[in-house]
Amino acid sequence: MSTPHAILIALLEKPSSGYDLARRFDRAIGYFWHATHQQIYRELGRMVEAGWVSVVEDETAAATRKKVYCVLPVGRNEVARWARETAVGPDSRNVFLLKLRADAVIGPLGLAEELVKLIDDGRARLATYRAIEQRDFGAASLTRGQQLQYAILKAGIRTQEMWLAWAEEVTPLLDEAAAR
Amino acid sequence: MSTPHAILIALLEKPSSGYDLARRFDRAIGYFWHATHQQIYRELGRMVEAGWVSVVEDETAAATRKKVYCVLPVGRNEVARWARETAVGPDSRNVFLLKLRADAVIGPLGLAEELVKLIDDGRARLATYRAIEQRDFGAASLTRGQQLQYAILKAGIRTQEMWLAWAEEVTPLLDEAAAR
DNA sequence: TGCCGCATGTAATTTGTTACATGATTAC
DNA sequence: GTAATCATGTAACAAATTACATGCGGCA
Repeated sequence: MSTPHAILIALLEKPSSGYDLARRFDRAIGYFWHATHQQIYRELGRMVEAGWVSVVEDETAAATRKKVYCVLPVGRNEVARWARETAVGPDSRNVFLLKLRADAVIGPLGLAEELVKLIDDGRARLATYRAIEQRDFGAASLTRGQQLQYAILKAGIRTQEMWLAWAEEVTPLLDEAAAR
Repeated sequence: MSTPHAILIALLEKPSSGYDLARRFDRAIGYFWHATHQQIYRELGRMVEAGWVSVVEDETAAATRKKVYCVLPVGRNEVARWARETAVGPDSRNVFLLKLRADAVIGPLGLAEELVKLIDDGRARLATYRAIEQRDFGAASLTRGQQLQYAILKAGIRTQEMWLAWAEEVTPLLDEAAAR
């Protein structure tokens, strides 16, 4: 659902061709957001249609068919609008990291509120996990199956703890007052 | 791509109706694997067709239309086969957690090798992140944008560190010798 | 000249999502 | 009786994945 915005943000960071975008999504960007070249070309077409980005056929390298895409003000506003709407769903954290990138290029976008919400959700989930831990895995000896189930739960607990610590560290960066 | 297997595993843990599965995926399971009731009913239909699961129309509660699904040996073998094939892609870790659940119900499935591979990948990625950290964020003072980009990188670093520590802790549980 | 990397796309299939639809039982 | 929950599905649409397809330029 956020793929077009991921592309817009990548273009804001650096205007590129579809091919270059695909490579960037294969490298650094791909570590936390994924997009194939087919998705990229499709979305670029749509976004040109929608007037979010402009195309410039590159002539410098003569006779190459290279097209460089650049975000127009309308697209930029769309990114800002999207960043302000609160994400829900399983990968809302990855979406939030994407928004942070947008904030880094065209910020500040007022993401503090969403982060607070994510922190609250994370705390609640951690509490749930801890309750399950006490209820199901308090016994002295566990079977192999139980140990594995406990390991899965621990992955969840550690993820929450790590993420909460990170989020609390990031909070001051997004504070309205500090963002001046 | 792993949704049908996620459903199979949930059914191995406890035979259920489509409705019950949907609820389980909304609760505990949903914390790390997501599926809607439409997906569930679609996949259940396909898996009955494929002979992976059987349906029993529940008669106890008389005149309810409740159908209880149960994994057949063929489906069980399919889970084992799938668990042994190595996952690639962005959410291969969530897939691995899913496989751990399978191992907990019908194990041991020999997942040690895949975990080793995931650990190697994780270490390599962490090294990449650390290199970027040194190259781009070593400076004494960073702009707001740079601080945000650094925060994104840190989220990646912490995730890898947390996950590697967890994975090394889980390794002995999957060790072939210990799995007897 | 034959292969690799650049650069762009289309087509077919499979998944996932959203909306719609129905009927039975239970609790108030 | 009426609202909520149980229980099942279908239909339409959007998105992602996989495979196919083309053509240029450089270099060995």
